Amino acid sequence: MYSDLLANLNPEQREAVTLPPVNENGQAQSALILAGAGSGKTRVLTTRIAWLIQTGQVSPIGVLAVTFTNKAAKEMMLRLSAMLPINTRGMWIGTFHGLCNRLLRAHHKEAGLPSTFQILDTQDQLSAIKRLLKGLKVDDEKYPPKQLQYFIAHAKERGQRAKELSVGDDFQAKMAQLYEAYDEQCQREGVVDFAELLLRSYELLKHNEAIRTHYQERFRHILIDEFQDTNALQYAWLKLLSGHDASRVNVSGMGSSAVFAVGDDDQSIYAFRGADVENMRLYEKQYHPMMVKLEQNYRSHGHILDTANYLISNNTDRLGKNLRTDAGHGELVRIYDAPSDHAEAAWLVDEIKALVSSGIKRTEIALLYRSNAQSRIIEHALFSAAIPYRVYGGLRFFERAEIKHALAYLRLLENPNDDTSFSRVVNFPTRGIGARSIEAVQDAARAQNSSLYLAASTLDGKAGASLGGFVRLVDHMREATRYNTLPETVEFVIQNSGLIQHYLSEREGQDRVENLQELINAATAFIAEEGYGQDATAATLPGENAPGVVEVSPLAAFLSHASLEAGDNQAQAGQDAVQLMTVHSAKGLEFTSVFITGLEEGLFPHENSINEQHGLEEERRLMYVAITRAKERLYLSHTQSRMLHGQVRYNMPSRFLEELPCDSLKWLTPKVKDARWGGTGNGNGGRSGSTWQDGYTRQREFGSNDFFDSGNERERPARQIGRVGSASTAVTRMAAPPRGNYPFTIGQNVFHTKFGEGRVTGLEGNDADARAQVNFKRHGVKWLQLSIAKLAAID
DNA sequence: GGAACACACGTTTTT
DNA sequence: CGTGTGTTCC
Repeated sequence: MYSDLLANLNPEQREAVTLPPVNENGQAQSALILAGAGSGKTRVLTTRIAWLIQTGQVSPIGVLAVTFTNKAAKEMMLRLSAMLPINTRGMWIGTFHGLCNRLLRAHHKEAGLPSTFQILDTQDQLSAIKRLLKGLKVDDEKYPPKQLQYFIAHAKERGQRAKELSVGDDFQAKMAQLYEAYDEQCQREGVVDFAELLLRSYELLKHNEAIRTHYQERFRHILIDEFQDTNALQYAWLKLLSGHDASRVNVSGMGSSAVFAVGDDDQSIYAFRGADVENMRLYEKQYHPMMVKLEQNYRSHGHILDTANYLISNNTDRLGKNLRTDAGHGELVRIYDAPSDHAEAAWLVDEIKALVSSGIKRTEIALLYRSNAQSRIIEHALFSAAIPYRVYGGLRFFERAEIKHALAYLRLLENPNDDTSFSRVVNFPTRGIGARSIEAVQDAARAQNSSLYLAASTLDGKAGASLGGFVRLVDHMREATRYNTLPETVEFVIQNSGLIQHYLSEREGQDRVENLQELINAATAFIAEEGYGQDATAATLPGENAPGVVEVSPLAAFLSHASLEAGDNQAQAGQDAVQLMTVHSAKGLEFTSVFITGLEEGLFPHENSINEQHGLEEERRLMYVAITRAKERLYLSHTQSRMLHGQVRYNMPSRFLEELPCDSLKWLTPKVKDARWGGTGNGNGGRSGSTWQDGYTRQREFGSNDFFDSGNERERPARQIGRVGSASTAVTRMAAPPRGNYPFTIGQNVFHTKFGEGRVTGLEGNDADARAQVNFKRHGVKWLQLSIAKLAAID
């Protein structure tokens, strides 16, 4: 019986899993599960599928489950096959892009694509755009490729083709025109970008009734993870497929499908890439789902959870949810105030050493930051202290240049019209095909409206000879590998293209050679995992039983795989290393100990988000995500000065620190140094001090150094004050009381070129480290390094 | 064809 | 300040 499936669920999880998918009128009943951080969301989603299948309400082929990452999809399949004796490989569980790819492969003709269509990743798309602009002789200063890329992606994510755009001005009109030209170029070359995968399959379903009806009637249950991260196109896609769209023709009278959406509006942190939380409200309105809230948290101890709840309650416009735990209060959340970014890093090192010697595994320690630029200084400190660390978010395996080169050759075997791939490797390794030849072939291709590959064989003269050689090389490789297995093909291509040889002769090429060899292994692993037989000539997409048999060669499948799943984005897995990552990439992860660093105004919340409500609330959700990563111990740190863009900046502590419950906090340093609370109260936007309720002195007596002997529980470490403007010459010294040798006095009115008028409220340090605290009329309280700041006395 | 130089740019990221 | 990209020069 299925009861054992439900045995380990709490009541709210069980309720969610067993929500009736059909209402009293026999119609499909959708559901919305508001799943807080660490509430067992994946478990509920997976168990729901298992429950539906085990109770005979649907067969595995009638389920469609959508996730945002391959990792989540794999996890789901893994757990599902542990619950039920079924082959999950055949099920439609995957990412939006993966599933759309599957759909388009199965119906490429109806979708207007060649069977060999290739997928452009972000890099490929950008180079395709650059090539387009060059071909059209468009000024890329006026129409920056990056901006056009963004323009196209966002239009597609809203479901709009170039022709449907309403253009306000000449610039937009030109952008729309370039968008159209880009789509034509892609069509000619037989390539699709990421957004195109979705838009094209949406249009396929919308315009092809037979296919639409087939899938609508097949997928009686549609489950979606991370619903708060869906964009407009994904929502429309879902609506169409679930039959909640006006275009549905209800042939068999089955009605619409039951949608089971799981999400957390408080963890919506991807608005910048088109995600729209409004979809949750829209869904509520249009699907009338039954709602279940998962508020029992299994991850964090009480103080950490209280901190998260308290913070997020500052957001307006939430669907409303409060996490609770049975784990007890646990430890207080620690806050550290560092004088500089160097000092912050030094403190991190000390604290990590202490944690490790207390028995915590390094992999259980996460160092989070708002932006990648912050990692360097931390890395430097960790490196110097010989603490192993791992940074998330670098180049992934399939994104490496040498791998992209090898894949470009492989793609040309499949689809010679792929001009992006052609351009990438036509002269790599160099084979004497210079700019002149490339221009000639581009002109010829334009004249004939053909691909570069086809145009190359029509050229004569010097360009014709060299390009002909390249075409023959590719043709030869295609011919020679016709009956090879995929790994054999990969090996043949990296050898015969000259890639291996090229990198072998390069001084720094050894890693690249190893990566190329790893690509052979990846191909071998792919064949094994995807269940292809030894016959490499053709294979059926596993589990496919859509109308028409899908024949996809292992090579084509491998190339799709390489585009859709760029590989691990974490280096050297397995080693016991401290984990460094942005808050964004920490989403979905958990650690025993978490450090959230750089909690300063302008950094976190980021200055670009500070001025509008939406931006600020998203930053707050980001902070919420960061806090809820911690299981047992959470540290929050901020610094008074930080090197950013080659300039030292003095930021106020993050406003988020003020939005935390004091009863759950513990300061490792006295807060009197905090400019935010040290000021006279104006310039703080009325946010000063009032929320604190603990025993610490909030108001600082300016100019005094009472904090050096105040009763903090931990000895203040030697302060490391980076000499402004040259981080490498940072000197460590004990902070000394001011000697009184300052160009300004407390109470004096001063003028700063950037911050305007203000009054000196504090002075400290000596000589090069002399600093003044100034309360600016318009910018609040700041500490300024006197050797740097352009500060003038006004009388 | 590759190194040296100049210059621009600087939130977050998955597919 | 540091990186990545594009250009120029040998």
